[in-house]
Amino acid sequence: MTKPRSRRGGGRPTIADVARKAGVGAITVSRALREPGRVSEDLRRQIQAAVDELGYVPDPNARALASARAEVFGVLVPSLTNNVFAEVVRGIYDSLSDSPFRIQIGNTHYSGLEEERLLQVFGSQRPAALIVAGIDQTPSARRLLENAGCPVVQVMETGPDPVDMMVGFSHLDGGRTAAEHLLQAGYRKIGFIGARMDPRSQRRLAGYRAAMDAAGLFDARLVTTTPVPSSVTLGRELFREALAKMPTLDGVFCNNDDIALGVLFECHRASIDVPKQIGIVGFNDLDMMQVSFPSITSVRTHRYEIGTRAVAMALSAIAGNRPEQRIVDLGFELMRRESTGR
Amino acid sequence: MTKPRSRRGGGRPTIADVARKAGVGAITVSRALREPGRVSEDLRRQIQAAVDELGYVPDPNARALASARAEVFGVLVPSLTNNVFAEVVRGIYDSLSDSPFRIQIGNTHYSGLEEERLLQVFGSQRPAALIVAGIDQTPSARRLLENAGCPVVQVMETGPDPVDMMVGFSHLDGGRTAAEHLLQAGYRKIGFIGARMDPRSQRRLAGYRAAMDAAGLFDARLVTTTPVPSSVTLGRELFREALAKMPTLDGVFCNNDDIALGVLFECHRASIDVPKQIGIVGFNDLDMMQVSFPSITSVRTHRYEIGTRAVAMALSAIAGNRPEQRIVDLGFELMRRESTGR
DNA sequence: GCCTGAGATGGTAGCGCTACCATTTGCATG
DNA sequence: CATGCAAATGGTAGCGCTACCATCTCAGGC
Repeated sequence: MTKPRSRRGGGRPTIADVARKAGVGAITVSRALREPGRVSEDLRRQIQAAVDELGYVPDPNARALASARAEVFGVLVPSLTNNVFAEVVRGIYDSLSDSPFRIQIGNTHYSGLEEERLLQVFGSQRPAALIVAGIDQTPSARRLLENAGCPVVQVMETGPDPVDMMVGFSHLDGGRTAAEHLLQAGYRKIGFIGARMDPRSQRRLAGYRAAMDAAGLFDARLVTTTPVPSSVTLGRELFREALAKMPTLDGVFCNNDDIALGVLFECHRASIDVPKQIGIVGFNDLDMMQVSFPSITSVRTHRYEIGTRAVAMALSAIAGNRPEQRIVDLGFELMRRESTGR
Repeated sequence: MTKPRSRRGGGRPTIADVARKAGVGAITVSRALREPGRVSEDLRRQIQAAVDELGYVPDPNARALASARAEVFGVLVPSLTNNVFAEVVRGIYDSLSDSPFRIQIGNTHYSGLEEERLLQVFGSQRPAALIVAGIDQTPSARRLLENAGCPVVQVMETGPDPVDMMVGFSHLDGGRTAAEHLLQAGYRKIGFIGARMDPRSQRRLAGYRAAMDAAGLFDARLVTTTPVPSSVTLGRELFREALAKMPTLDGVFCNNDDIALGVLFECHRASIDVPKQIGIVGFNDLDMMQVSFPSITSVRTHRYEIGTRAVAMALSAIAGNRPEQRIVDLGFELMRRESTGR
């Protein structure tokens, strides 16, 4: 009566059950599972047999409580449906699928406040690592990251002042490269069309502007943006708006590929010849860019690799290795296609 | 010396610190946080003040261990990048953002084995609820779901035999509706083009076949499928393959919208008139379908609502209410557009 | 004034695991 | 042959929280 056998636990086998069955101490079971090298092969086999027979699965909550460290990667992204972040997340998942680490994703909805709240929630679990999109955290979010007590990787962008580590590329350079390409292809009245306009889009715009300024061709009326979330439909609308403002437009650099596709469709509909009358450049290089008719020039970004690389860096830091590079620039690649082949 | 103050904890305030500061028992703090109604307003205020001052955040791991229940929703989807599942997941996130529940997503990669493994991992945490995509679990996965000891919602599809609850629609009816629409529009040599061909795609194919059989127009050479993951590029390739097999093809029902878009692009490229020479129907009705030129007829599915509804049902079950309906069919809607307007 | 019961609060005893510190053993060293 | 040391194993004491079961207070009924 003194031992009301598993009062709350629901009857699942515990480490003590395994230990009893294997005839060893509970600690040894724990060790056999976590650091097999430190347990003799004999016992290891015995313990494995007991684990298999009982169907024992360690309780991650108890483990986290006892070791003051959860085997969880916290991942913060601004959107779940944006293909760009989905690819990063996929890279993270694939890199972690054989590890004991679980993943917890937070959706910040592009909001600094929401990011702070999620960081608070994530932090309370003492995660093994944090991966966050972007480099423009609020001061308070930044403090939370600094005090998280675990490796932190900022992804998607590079910048001068990492919290801990960074993997990404320069959106400013990407934007400039896109605009310079249009310039070189002979376009002159080159517009910028952008939706959502998060900090990364802002920097692409800045890159576009730098190229246009250098060519002495910048005009504020060339820029058409909106904070509204991006979509193909919106691309079409923004393009019509841009054309209305500036009918002599002969090229557009789009914030992203959805917008670019919307522009292309509107050109079809309005019988505007691409690339003769209008040149189009997208950003990210989604699969469809190479198949569309005409195919669309785009700045290819390495989203999946950003995810895998971020995990590799975090894992290495968890293992106690200081990274050779704290800032990893994965770059981008301009994919020249029919849409700018004047 | 007997009490080495927070040896492992990392110095974060605990419930005991809050209790001390507020001059109450630890239990009362716990209650004030979880069931405010059961604590007098006076104490509640005092406790809140102590919580704020100390910056106390409850440890979810300790909570889960003590209560044998983690405030976690486990979500299992076959793909993270497929927009369809991303939308479902977004619905889940949005519905849960103001709740104490965290979300843990597992990516099964369309693999039953992987699904079993993840169910094992998720189950070990004693989640508050499980949401899984599809109804074709392996027997072993099904057993894990039945013994999970929490509400389970199968999403995306409806079927006769839920583990617990279901939210979705009939893919068979969706496929049949699409094919019947093409038939009614006057197309005769209607092909089916499908990538990935997961169980849901199989059922759409079955629906297509039922309609074609009923019209006496089915021919095995009309069907072109591949297990390869879907993409716009692949849509183009499969369409060329289909045309090569059956040059007199005058319509296609595509497995999904990416494939449909690939078909459309190839038609542009090969100067095949849509809808005159070829009618196209997609599935899911992504945003771009209504903007493309010509716009593409598609079967609209309510993905976001599937997510929100699944959460609502799970939450209600957690609260102890038996659901009125265990199986919720959210249906679909055929969006007639230019691509079938012969 | 006593009893009853509901509401508010607290103490104790774990939840299942691991950090920390023994203890034991075997074997090379002097 | 004592000594030292590493490798293997185990015991104890929590980790921070909540379930369970008191205890206490106070209103209302007799």
